[in-house]
Amino acid sequence: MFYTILDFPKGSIFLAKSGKGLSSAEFMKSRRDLGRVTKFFRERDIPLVEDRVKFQLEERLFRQYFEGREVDFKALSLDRLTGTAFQRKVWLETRKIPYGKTETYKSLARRLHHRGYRSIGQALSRNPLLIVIPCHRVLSSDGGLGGFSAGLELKKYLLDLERGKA
DNA sequence: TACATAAGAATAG
DNA sequence: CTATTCTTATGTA
Repeated sequence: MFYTILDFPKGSIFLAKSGKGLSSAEFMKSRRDLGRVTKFFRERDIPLVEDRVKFQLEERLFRQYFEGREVDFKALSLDRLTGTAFQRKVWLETRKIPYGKTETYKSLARRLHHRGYRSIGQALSRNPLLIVIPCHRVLSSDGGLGGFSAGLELKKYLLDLERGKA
């Protein structure tokens, strides 16, 4: 498993990938959070090797994204090693939300023929691929932001970015 | 409008 | 089984 760290205006983002594709993209307020995000791998005795070269494509996409340009992360291949069947369904659906558009927990639920609105949010909160799976584009049905595991400020920042307001 | 409460589905402990 | 969660709908003032 390889990893690298990207910096952006609000903090850093930890990327990990296997030979198959990207498996994790976690937000870090600072590099001191590295211990937290690597815990998952250490617990499973999965060796982590820093290797920037393997992330050329990702680096470019993220850089463009933070410049405020429209980026389609669907080009990336993913290797999801966490998540239940339900969570994967939610993430897949979330991934279809196009740049700059937003959905609500409710509309997602309807698309999945599902009424457990909170479960949707819960599944999103376990999203291991921040930004690549745009969980920040999912809002409350009253227009509010809803929650965000990496911090609401970040959610707001990402939304502003996509609205061309950052 | 604002706040409390119930209903609802899935998951972690 | 219980508690918790990135929700929503309803009731009450």
